[in-house]
Amino acid sequence: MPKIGMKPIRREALVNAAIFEIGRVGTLDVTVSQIAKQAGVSSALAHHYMGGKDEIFVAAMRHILTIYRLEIQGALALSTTPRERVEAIIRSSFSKQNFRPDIVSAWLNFYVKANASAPTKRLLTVYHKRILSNLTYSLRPLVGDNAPKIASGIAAMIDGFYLQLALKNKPTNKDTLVHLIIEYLDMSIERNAIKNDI
Amino acid sequence: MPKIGMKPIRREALVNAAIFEIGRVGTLDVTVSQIAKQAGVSSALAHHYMGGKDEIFVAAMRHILTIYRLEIQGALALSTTPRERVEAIIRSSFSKQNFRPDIVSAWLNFYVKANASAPTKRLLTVYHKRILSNLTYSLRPLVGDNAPKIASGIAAMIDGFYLQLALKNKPTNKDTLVHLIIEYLDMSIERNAIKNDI
Amino acid sequence: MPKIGMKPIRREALVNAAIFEIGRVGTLDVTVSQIAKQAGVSSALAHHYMGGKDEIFVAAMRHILTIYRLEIQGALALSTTPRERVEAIIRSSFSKQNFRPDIVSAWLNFYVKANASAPTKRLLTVYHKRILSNLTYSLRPLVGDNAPKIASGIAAMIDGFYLQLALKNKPTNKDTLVHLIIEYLDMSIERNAIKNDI
Amino acid sequence: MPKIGMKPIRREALVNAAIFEIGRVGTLDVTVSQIAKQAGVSSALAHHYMGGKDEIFVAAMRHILTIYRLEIQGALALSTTPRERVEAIIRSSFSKQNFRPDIVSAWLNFYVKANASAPTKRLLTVYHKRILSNLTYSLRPLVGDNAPKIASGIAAMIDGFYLQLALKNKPTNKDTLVHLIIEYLDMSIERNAIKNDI
DNA sequence: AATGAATGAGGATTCATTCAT
DNA sequence: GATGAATGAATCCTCATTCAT
Repeated sequence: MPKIGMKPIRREALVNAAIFEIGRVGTLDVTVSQIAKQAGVSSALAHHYMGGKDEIFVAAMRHILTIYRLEIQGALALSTTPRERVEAIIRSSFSKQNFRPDIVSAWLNFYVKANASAPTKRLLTVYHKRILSNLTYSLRPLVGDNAPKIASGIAAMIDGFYLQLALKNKPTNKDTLVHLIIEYLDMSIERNAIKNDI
Repeated sequence: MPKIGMKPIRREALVNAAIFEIGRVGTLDVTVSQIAKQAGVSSALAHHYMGGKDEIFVAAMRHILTIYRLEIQGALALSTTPRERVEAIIRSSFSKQNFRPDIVSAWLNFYVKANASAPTKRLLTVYHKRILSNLTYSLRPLVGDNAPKIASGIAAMIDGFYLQLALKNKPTNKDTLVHLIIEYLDMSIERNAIKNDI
Repeated sequence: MPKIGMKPIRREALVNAAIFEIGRVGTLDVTVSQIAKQAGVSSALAHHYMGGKDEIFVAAMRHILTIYRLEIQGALALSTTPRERVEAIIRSSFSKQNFRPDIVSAWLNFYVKANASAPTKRLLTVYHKRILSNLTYSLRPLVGDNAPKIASGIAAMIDGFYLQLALKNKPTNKDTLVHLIIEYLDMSIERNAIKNDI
Repeated sequence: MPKIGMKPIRREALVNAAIFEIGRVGTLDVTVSQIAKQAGVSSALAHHYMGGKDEIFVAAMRHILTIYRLEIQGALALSTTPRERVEAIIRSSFSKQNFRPDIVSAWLNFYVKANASAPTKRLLTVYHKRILSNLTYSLRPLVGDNAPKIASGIAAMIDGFYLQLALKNKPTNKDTLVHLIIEYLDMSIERNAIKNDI
């Protein structure tokens, strides 16, 4: 049984602390010291284990995306029909885990910052393509060749609601948002079905 | 001939420079010196006319919102039917002016930063409410009591596409996006119309 | 009748403004702009007429000393006996004019700053020597060879009270201070007279 | 052996450096960098340990006052009669420690600056009251109800001599000054004693 | 494994001063 | 005679990062 080093422990603590602090401040204007303190370690240690501020951010982004991915995968595993799969992706985006204010805040900050950070950009691009691909794949049996378009529309709605949430203080009802998107999905299926019939 | 004051000239130049620089860097991590240099003045002058970095940002945000508002107002003035009005708002959001990469980038950055800046938040909240109110008002004759919901969906799609655009380098075809949103609009009207019929 | 230029008018206004502002702030940390605004002119004009910030300060110091000197001269002119002359100097130091809070504040600031400003130092040294010389000259008939010592003591008391005044907010009763110094004078004369008798 | 913290060491060095630099320049127009360099550290470290420029100044003032207080306390401990106590206070004010040119310079600068700095003002007010209280208490057995007045006169003389010293380059003979003040004390006692006799 | 100590680099801001009009 | 316009030079302060222990 190999003795487990402190590295993974510290890294996890620091990543969580980073997300927490970004959520608290609402911005990426967070100092390494703040993050380290929140993680209960010295800033020197943060550098030691994470390499630097940018790496902390990338790790945090990666962490958020991983959570997201796992949650979607789990939901997909329980889905059988294409319709269920699409709904699973939508619902996962507003799951308890992904919907935490600090997660949303960090997410958006990284999203925007991606413009100026190559690694973050890569990460997000990969994630975005995967989501779109997942959506498109599941949508194709339902809407045929319109799948890419509608997948893009659903993704936009999800992102858009995230963005709006960052602006509001009052906790929004997730169900309302989910229903709205699913309505869009239903209408798209319906319209397409009709067209296909003809 | 009264000697014209430089203040408005400089302020405009600085605001434009700020937007340009934010777009160039992709982040609000822009120094006053960079903005000033881009505007062709010293950083001291930037402070003199703008008051400080935060004020520059707020002025830039205000500027963007004003452009937006004027463009929507202009488009609304040319619209007669409710349907046209809704479309006008959607199209305005992707007009040449509002769609400039640097504008979109600055916009998103401010959007996210609003979390940590009271004045920016106020500004955005006002703007957001106005758009929603406009949309809802025009939608009501078309979809009845579902107007708020659908307005919210349209707004989310607009914001979501903006967000996605920040991530892509390749120029996106605006028409595709506009069509997608209008399709959502059409489907919503259609479905609602059916319900009303019954 | 030569047309009088603006120079003396502006200079006087600026010097008064400088004293006022120093008194208001309590420190020499006053900007040229503040002084200029208080004088009702632009800061550029202040430089034009005064030459620079240091020159403004020197002129202000000179102004204060001139007021002081004139007041003492006037009081001395009305005095006939040595005793009266000494009292005149003491009283003049606490006259309405010299005792204005802003004057005292400016005075002390310059006094301390003299350490770092050659012109101010010269000015103060000259003034100080003159006061001491005046005091000593008038004291000699009263206390003989102890005149320099006692002159120095009286001067110290005057300066010391000024210093203390800068620290207090509540307006101090000048008479109390004057009496205290005159008491010192009286005792010195008395003691010396006795000694001389023997 | 616990690793000793650098904080107290650095703070002391910085406070001493501040006093030194103020004395050298003759003004509070000293940059943090100058002080830091004189202390042998970076300006960043100065901020780290002291908090900021104002805190440096307050700490320096506090340091000077502490030296002063301790010296007076020590001298008072060796005194038995009221007369000795008063003399002890006077002599302490001109002790080798308190009489260093840079100390005097810093002292005066703070004294004047107190007008514009609440913490400094508090500090000085407390100190001033203590000195006066000490003097008054010891004087009462000697001069009765005139104690407050005479205490105030002695304090003024001390402060006044300090002020004058800031203006002179040549080292002044402390003994002369001390004698002068003590003479004032003696005369006051004598006169009062006579009055009491009657 | 962990941290206190330390700093270089950089950024916002202020201000005396100059100049063209 | 007067000023708005403009800036270079400082200065305070912060922070990511390094290093010795």
